[in-house]
Amino acid sequence: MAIKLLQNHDCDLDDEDSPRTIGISLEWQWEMKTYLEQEMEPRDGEDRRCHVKELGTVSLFSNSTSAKRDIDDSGEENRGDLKGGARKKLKLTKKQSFVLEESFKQHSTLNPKEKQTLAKSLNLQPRQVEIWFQNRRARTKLKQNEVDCALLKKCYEALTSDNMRLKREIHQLKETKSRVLPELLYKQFPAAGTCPSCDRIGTASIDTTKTSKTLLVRATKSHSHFFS
DNA sequence: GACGTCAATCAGAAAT
DNA sequence: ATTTCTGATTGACGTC
Repeated sequence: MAIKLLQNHDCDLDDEDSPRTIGISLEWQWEMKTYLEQEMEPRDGEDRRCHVKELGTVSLFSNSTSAKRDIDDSGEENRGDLKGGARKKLKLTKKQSFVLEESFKQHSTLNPKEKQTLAKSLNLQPRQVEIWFQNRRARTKLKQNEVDCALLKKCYEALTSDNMRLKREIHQLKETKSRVLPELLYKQFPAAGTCPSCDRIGTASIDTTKTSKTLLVRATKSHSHFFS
């Protein structure tokens, strides 16, 4: 079956005249997909949406300027089926949706020729293909925004907790410093008495031994560090 | 000015 | 009955 499909559509895949070979090659992909699904999927438990009545092409109606563009595209005015004055909404077939999805994966926008080709291969109005792509782009963007928002929210939460942790750490360090530093200085200048810069500790006279001088120089040099 | 795209919105139909 | 999905409309804006 798969080989048969390939043989049937060989020429379509080589069709250079068709831009990006969207419509027809996707059509055979659809046939393959349908075939594989039939072979692989169990008969029961199908998605209920699959049983939607597939209306196929239901045309548009509108007085908008956009719709007038469509009239130009198709060469004729195409008004929707009316049911007691109510608009009958088009429901794309599974095949149409599949082909549109696949071509959207390739390119999220269509040039006029591609639009025409796709519309023709799907038996839709070019305007309907245009609208489908338009809506698809909008909804893709919306979903992407939701994903981005969720990601940003996670980043924000992580940064907030990090920030709190760092603040706690700073607070603890400050506490430790104010408690321990006087003791450290006193131990460094046991006989030096007063700290040369701030007069905080002791009152004893300076020891002139070499060791004490060295200590004093070292402490003085690093003093700004201690009290920064 | 024609045309294409987008954002906002409406509305029909299916799903829950 | 309400929610969700999705085709369709409208008006604004940018580009050529």
